[in-house]
Amino acid sequence: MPTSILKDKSRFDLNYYDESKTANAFHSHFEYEVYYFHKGSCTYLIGDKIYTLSPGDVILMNGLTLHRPRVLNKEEYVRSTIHFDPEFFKKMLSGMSMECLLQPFMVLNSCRLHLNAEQKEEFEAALKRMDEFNNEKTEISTYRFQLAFVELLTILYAFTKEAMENQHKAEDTSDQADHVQQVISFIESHYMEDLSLERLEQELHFSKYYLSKIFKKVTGFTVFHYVYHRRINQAKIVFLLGPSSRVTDVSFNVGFKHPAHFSRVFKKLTGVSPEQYKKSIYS
DNA sequence: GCTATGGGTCCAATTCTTCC
DNA sequence: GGAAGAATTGGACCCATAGC
Repeated sequence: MPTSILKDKSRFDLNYYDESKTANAFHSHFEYEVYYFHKGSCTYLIGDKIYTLSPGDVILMNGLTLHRPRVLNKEEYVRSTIHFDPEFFKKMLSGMSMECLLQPFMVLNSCRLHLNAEQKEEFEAALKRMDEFNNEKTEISTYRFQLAFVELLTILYAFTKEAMENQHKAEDTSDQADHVQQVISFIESHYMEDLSLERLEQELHFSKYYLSKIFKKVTGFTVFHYVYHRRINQAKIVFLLGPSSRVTDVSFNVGFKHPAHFSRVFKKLTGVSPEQYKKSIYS
């Protein structure tokens, strides 16, 4: 039974042992995220990385990086997620001289950790303890919930030192995933330019038919759906950081040739027009 | 690798917003 | 209220995708 109780929406959110099927949507947010994969079958895309998850995998994310799980409907999918405001915890941890606990999120940005049996047991116990405090609705339990999270960050800090040394062992090595990885890396560097399947074919030396098919197979997205999500996500970041940014300028800067097309895609993916989105941020 | 087709591209028209 | 510029929508054509 999943629980999702916010102690303070702007600071902290635990969603423990969630078995519900996800919408598989690409998204980003200002919070940092800890994602723990309990069981099932899932491929996770973060920025230009693709991870085929195994039970006991942890993903640490700077939420601004575009990310999404890819889950097949018939497959089991159980995970726990924690979203937290980095600024709030930076202040809190600096008071205890423990700011370094946020380093894995800043240094590694977005990464996957394979936990061994012992680490898995320790991590799951810490998660469970957080959930127990989360379910008690008292003032004291709120404090213990936050302290349990600090303990979890401490465990992750210890795990990531080893993970950084062994990072190269954790990469997905199947041929198709590797080829899609190359496509995504290329898109990450060139999404603001004029892209076509033919250009990808020339740059990466794969048939456009092959690229189109394996991309859909591995990511669940067509190549251009991915490009649009990447561009719109970038546009949202630009709007958030620059209140005076003009829709037309942003549309050209993120790679759209026509503001009209940008406007249409933006509305399709976010539900509101770029102008409405800007207003919603600063109203 | 080919091909039918649905969706993307892009120009033109319309609507909205801001400034005077 | 009118003008100018920005944003959005309409629609024809073209290309990327998915099925073979």
